[in-house]
Amino acid sequence: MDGRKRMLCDDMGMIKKGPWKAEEDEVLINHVNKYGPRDWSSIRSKGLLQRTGKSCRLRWVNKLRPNLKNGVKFSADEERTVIDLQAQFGNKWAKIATYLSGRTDNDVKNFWSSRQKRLARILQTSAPPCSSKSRKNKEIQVSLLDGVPSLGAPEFSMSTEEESIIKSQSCSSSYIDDSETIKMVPLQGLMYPSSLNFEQSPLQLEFTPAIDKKLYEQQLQLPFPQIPQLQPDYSLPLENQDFVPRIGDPNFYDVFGQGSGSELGTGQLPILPSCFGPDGGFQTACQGENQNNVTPDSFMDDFPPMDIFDHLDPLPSPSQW
DNA sequence: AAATGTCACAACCGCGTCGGG
DNA sequence: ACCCGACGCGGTTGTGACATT
Repeated sequence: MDGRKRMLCDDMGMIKKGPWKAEEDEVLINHVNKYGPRDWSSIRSKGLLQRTGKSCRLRWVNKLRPNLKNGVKFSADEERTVIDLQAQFGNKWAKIATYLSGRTDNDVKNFWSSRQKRLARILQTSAPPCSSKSRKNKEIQVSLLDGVPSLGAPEFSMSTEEESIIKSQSCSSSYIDDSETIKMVPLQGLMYPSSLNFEQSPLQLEFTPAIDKKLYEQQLQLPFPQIPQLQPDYSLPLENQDFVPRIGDPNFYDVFGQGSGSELGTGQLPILPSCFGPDGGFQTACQGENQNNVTPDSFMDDFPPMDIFDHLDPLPSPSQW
């Protein structure tokens, strides 16, 4: 459907839809100035606007309300907050928005969905065509991963058929074909860049704030099994912990190339590094069980439950601002 | 320069909740 | 207790701008 056609009035009901004009905004603002942000329906009943109360409310909340950060991109702090809170509350955008001054639920929602799409695309383009069912598999893999960062987000569900497809696939997360070298990102490495155990890595990778492209590609070539073997122990040798981007560090996302336009840029770390403590250090609670034989399946099984976020510092409530 | 892809944003829709009559 | 309108929320879609090929 052409959205722009919706801007025409609903002929019979004379309900106007579509983009707002400056005059309409003005009328709405005047109304709010007089009566406050309520009685949205009366705007139409009084004949002030041919918009539904719902539409008026939305316009006010999302665009006209004072102190909105319209047209301002999410800062790294805001991104981090959204990611933290999304993990905590799930898709409670209105709730999350209350923690971000000047942001609306719509803003947060849009930010998150863009981010999800971006991640999905990254993972999709890097997924291997393991079989003739590759397309379907890609979708499964993407949705599987989509479920990971969200945690509280829509539950991941898979048909038994899809499940069996995944299980029957013995694809490693990395493979090489004739034309392109890199096909799939080691999932742990992408989601938990810090979980790469550099000490044991055959490549002796250095983790530098601006990931060298070549180096990054080398990381991608690590066959999947290598990563799980290394990652269950989230602790790093002390000397390597310095490489760990800290969740509280303003440059946390910069580590992955924020602003560089790289695929791992702004806020694209797909998941809150759940083993970071409030101070950015690792939580030993994440260690222990399931240290062996991590497969893509068991990875999902092993994925920390929601309550792992309990250790997060309580964020200031809006009333504290 | 044109075609295509991606992103951010605005707006609508459907559904659930709440409160007043 | 029930109905109904108002409101709030989350999901979805469409569009324009910009980037890339």
